[in-house]
Amino acid sequence: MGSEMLDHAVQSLREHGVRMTPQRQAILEYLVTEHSHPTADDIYKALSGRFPNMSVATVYNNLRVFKEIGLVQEMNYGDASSRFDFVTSRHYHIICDTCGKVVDFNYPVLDEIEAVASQLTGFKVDRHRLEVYGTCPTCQAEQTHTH
Amino acid sequence: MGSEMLDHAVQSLREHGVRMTPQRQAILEYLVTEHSHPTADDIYKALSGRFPNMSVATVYNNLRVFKEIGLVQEMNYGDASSRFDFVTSRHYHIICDTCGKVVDFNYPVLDEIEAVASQLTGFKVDRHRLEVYGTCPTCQAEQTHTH
DNA sequence: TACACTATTTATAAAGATTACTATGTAAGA
DNA sequence: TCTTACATAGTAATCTTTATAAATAGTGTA
Repeated sequence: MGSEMLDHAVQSLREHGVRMTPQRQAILEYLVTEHSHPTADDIYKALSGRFPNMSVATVYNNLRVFKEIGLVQEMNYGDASSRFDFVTSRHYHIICDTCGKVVDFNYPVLDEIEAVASQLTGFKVDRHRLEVYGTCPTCQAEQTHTH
Repeated sequence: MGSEMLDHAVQSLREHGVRMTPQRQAILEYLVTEHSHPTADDIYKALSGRFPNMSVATVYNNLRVFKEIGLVQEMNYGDASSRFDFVTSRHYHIICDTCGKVVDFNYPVLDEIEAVASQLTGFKVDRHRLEVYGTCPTCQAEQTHTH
């Protein structure tokens, strides 16, 4: 369940000498609980009820810390602001061009392309990133209605 | 050669009712000629000699037009500003985490993953985007020297 | 528990990229 | 040439993200 991932994340943070604060805990919880690939502003707004005085900078600071430890992945889908995703298992994303919805889908990791890229370019490969773009079922339906 | 691609691009623009202006032509030429994945500012600076009065907005406007027609692809590699790539053949990019260099490499198009993603999510798939990250040969050498 | 040290938060300013807006200019067809 | 709609220049505004400094609060230790 979610709290297990959360505990593991907190432990990972402690091992890196990162202090636990209520704000940090809340941001982490939000990322683990929500699977909505939120922007920094999404998180800020979602937690502003519990932390009325929280600064946007705190959200960014923590997201950076999480990223450095590898708990969180930053993504940029061409729209203005970055989106952040709690790293669980290996999955890829498919993004709706019309409404911007992001959906996970599982697919065997593309190890081969990393090997090929390394051979062709001489790079030492660390990771890759793959995103698929299209139209989600909801937007397809709407486009059909209004033909 | 390059002028062939350029002609084709110009024709494609005309078919879409887009007028050819000297600035537009120059931006297009720059994108076709340079294979450096420039930012909007790169283009602006490169052309400021020929067009001392050109506005940054003109660069952005044209890049948007080119994108809408499908001549150009916008990419965001996590750093501040977007990079723009003239669409030629199917290739992918490998990016150096250390110096930010972008290198093309060819690889068979990943059609299968689009099909799988479509099946699993119900999306109508349009395209995908894949990037590999690592360390380029130059930066590897430097890291070895300073060990 | 109290203390000390330092990371963290807050608040705000600043930077940087991109977009919006309006008057002026210009491409392209009649 | 004339006309019209589109494009450009110039600038302001917006938006995201980072930097800064003072206040606050975790965490280990006595």
